[in-house]
Amino acid sequence: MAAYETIYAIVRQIPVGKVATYGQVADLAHMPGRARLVGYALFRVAPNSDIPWHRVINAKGEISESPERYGSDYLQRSLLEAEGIQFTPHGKISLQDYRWIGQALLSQKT
DNA sequence: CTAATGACGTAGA
DNA sequence: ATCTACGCCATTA
Repeated sequence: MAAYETIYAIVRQIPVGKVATYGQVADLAHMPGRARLVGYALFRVAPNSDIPWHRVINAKGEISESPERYGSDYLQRSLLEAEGIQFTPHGKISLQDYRWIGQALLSQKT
């Protein structure tokens, strides 16, 4: 039980071929500014879960890396490419093209 | 109860 | 464009 459940719910709503930033998920999860909690939540969820954690990236449009992930960042990139997401030569993702627009944000969108 | 942790975000230089 | 520093606060031991 935890606010993390909300985060998981948001991540599960990310459609294939799209990506969301931690801040994006945090905002949709009613936790603006708690991007760290989102990232930490995904760390706990682990790739064994049915949650598309690989569709969540940082605000820079890149995949976060951490020595504790044992190279799971490589796996994440592989999964994203499998969904048709392109990576720039710099190893980044075109956020403005693949950024998932949450339904709550659709109303806010100009 | 306290202490430590953490896949981030933003601002300033 | 890159780098540093601080804040954010739920979860776990």
